[in-house]
Amino acid sequence: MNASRIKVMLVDDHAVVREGYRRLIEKHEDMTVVAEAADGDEAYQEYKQQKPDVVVLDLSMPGKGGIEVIRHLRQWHDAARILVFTMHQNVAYAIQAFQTGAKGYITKSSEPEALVSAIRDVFHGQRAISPDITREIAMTRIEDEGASLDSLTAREFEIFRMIANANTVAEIAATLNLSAKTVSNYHYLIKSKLGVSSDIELAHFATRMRIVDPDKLQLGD
Amino acid sequence: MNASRIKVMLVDDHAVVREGYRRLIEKHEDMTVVAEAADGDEAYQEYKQQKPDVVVLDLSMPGKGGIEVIRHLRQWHDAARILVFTMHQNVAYAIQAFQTGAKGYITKSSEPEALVSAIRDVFHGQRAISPDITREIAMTRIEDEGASLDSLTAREFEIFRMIANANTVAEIAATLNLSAKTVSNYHYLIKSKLGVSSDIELAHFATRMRIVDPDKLQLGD
DNA sequence: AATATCGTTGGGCAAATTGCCCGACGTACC
DNA sequence: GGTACGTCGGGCAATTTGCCCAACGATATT
Repeated sequence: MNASRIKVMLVDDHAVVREGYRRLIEKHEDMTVVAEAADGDEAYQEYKQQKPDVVVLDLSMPGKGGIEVIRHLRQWHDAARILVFTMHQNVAYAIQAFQTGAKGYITKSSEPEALVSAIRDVFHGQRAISPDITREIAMTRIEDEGASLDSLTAREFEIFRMIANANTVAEIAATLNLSAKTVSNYHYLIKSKLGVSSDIELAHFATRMRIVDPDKLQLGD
Repeated sequence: MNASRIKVMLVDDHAVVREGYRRLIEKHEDMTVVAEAADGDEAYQEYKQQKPDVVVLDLSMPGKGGIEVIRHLRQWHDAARILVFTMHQNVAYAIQAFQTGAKGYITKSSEPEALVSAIRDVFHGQRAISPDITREIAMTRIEDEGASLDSLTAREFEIFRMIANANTVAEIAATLNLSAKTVSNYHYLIKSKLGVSSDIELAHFATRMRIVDPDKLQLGD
């Protein structure tokens, strides 16, 4: 059964920390650490050589950095399974990470075993999210912005999605068998309901709500 | 050897920040700060008087953008060596900056010493680029969507950025002291140049190029 | 020095879209 | 049977868009 161990790569800028994770992971016989990297470039190199099954990545620097690593890795191999393991309990980071293509997001304040099972989950193609993050996401969704999204009816939402994906009024009218005027009226109605005053804002909102096709928002894939 | 110290001018709208850089720079005996400026006009005045060897310029400034400042300075003295030092880890800004005539582009997340050696590089006529964006530049360049971004002039880019961040035509006209009609014409021109036909597509494009303020795209804080 | 090119700025004007009003129809709920 | 709500679209003024042109200055070319 050693032949099918999950191959893990660790990316963290502190060698000591990596050593700790390595210990933890290697205590489990269904996984093994095949590579380590201290930064994005190194991670990239190692990834190409070792082709790990799961990448455990620290988002050490505030702002960008870790996110770029995700993008970079997935650019080279878009099926890369990346598990973010970070101290940031910030929803925004989590959302960013997922949007960029991470498959999991676990905070360092979780139990050590949470990392282990998240690695298994991600390896099996499932998403893994820390409970503290899911709760936050749900909260943010329910209050404020998500609420205005819920105020859209099905029809409105449908049209909203098409508009947000850059379909023209004529196209929408054609596919939905509606008059252009109706679509136009919906367009206006949707903007009012969502509290935006321009198409640009509409697009930003849709991006936040992840209603826009991912391929419209990413360079590679 | 003091006679041949590199004369540096700092342009940043935050006095505290300038003070920090000044300290850093003056710790090195081969360089000295001979002038400071808080905005474009001031920078222009000071430059004429002090003729610094290297201008360290922050891109994000109130009113006119840093790009305009680069253009303005180089218009007066085209050998001006300008080093952009900014928090934007953004390819588009970098490309624009270089196109407009900057000699270096360093992000603020770099090591402090990176600024110092970039100043030396630029002084010696070499280019200086933060490693965190060289990779992205190469990518976006080759991805050749960036190419259409290159086709925008400084002014166009500036207006593009404002439009993409949901500023209204009236707001833009006001901040840039232009007629609404001019901004409107730019809006149209930009869309043609970028090959998009609606504001929604424009917003998506801007999002891809990471020209949109991150806070417009994230849920949490 | 004369000339061509390019970027910036804006006017003009027809065509399209928006903002906001309204009415009609169907369904569902009470 | 009444009220509410979602769907569908007309009307119309006000605004914006699409695309044209013109002037001016700075750059590049010859």
